Amino acid sequence: MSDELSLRDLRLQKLARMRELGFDPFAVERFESTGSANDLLADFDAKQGQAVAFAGRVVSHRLMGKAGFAHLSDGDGKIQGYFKKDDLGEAAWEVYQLLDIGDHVGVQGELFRTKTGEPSIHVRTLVPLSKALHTIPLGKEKEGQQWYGLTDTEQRYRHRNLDLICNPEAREMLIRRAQITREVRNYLDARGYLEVETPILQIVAGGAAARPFTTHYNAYDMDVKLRISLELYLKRLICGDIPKVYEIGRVFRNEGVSNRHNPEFTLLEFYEAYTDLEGMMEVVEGMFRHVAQAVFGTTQLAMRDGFVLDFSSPWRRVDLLDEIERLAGVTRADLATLESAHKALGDKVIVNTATGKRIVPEEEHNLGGLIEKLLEVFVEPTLIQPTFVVGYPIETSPLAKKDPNRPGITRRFEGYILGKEICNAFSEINDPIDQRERFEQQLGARAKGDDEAHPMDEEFIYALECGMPPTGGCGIGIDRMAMFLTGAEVLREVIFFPTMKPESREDD
RNA sequence: GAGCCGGUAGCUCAGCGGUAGAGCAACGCCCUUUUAAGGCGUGGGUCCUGGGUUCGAAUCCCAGCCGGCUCACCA
Repeated sequence: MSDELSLRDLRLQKLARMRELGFDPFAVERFESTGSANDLLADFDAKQGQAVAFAGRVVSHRLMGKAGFAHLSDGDGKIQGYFKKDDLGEAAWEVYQLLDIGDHVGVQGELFRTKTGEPSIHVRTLVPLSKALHTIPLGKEKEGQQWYGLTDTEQRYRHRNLDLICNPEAREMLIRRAQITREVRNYLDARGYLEVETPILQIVAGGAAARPFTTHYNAYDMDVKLRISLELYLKRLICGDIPKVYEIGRVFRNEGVSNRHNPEFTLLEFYEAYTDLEGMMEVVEGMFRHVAQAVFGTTQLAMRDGFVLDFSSPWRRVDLLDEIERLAGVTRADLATLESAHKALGDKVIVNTATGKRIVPEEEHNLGGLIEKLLEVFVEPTLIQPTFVVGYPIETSPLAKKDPNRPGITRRFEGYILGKEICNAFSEINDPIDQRERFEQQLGARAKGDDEAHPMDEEFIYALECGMPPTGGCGIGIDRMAMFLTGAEVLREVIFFPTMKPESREDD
């Protein structure tokens, strides 16, 4: 028998004793507080003597003979209760003694200050509202400094409820993320975009270069895929003359996890008819400015080490091939064809000495991929303040309009913050003939073994053939957006339940 | 997928060849305004799993599982 089991048994015994005393925590359905802990504490001296009710979780418990204290937390704030045997009566006093850190209770009493001046509730009535059967690893704290607590990253992610109870930063992150998505919606709604929902189960999972998850639909006895993007269905709505649409939804990519990747993540995509990639840039700039201002009260966000992430002005705009020439020394002429590029780069591994990132030119078998690799290794690390990189190669952009003035280049940009991609946008292809050719090129790549190449989607082509206006579209990873704006170091801090392998449990 | 680091009490950690420790939490007693409450006492561990080396393994070796970091791939 493990120790945890005996601690749990002990708490079950306390629960049973509470029930014997006529206080069944789990029988209570409702308890109304006069206000939040912070409400009660505000302008406290004016309210001394006032009768109040308050419910919260027990986060400290100090028994001293025939009286005692406990701090009750509502998550946002906490207030101390003073419990005295004479005031509570025998049964409720025993209930107080049976309380553990982690239990929920409701109290009624008057506001007063203790001898040491702490605003407290002089409790007359105690109502247990839940019993915690496990130890809550809440550290003790003094003057804002915390001792112990839950710090093991694995446990924090596996038991996020404990993380939220024990670590105020985790709670802060959750709230900030919610505020960020709310303000994204507010911004787009105010601009006349319609929020929609499109299928997650799809026959053809397209709109991005990624491997999908596959599952089985019993009723039709067919395999279906989980979506990897929102793009194609949203554009079918544009084809239905819904001129401004967006969706914030979960997409799934069958790939590894890292500091900046999770196999399921939240994607925002928005599409607007009769505009182009420049129009999308303005929307993106405005969105970040609005969200930063609304959530953080400033468009100049202080990051660690005194760095300020600045959304107050238009984002820097650079051309992809210009930047590669400037930072990697590879010219546009070099990048005219795959052969000329290989000739220019040679067969040696090229290392960016500043970052340690490297390219193996001979491993890149198409020009677009090679160009994007050069971007990643030499350009990305320089894109710290918000920057739009314009002009992506056609091979890796099967849904973006061709640039009429630049063969091989599309009307596409990506936005970067802190050296990482944050959005991807373009003037959408609305020529069904062009779109079919692009898909066919992708099928060619797929035949050569590229299992992330885009599949053919006849339904989508059919919608284009019925007519789609010129359209600008953009995708933004909401998790990354939350990460950048909050200054979180890893994506899993803003994904509350990151994908993890199961932990084998012996006590099942 | 590769490399490096880690997994010891409920939590945070120490121990790194001689048979398991601390603080907090827990349990008992004392204490009717404390606040990292205090005092006295007590219990609690397949040292991630499975092999191996050794008289002896938490400790050394091998394999595996889970996690973290870096890299690869992608948003």
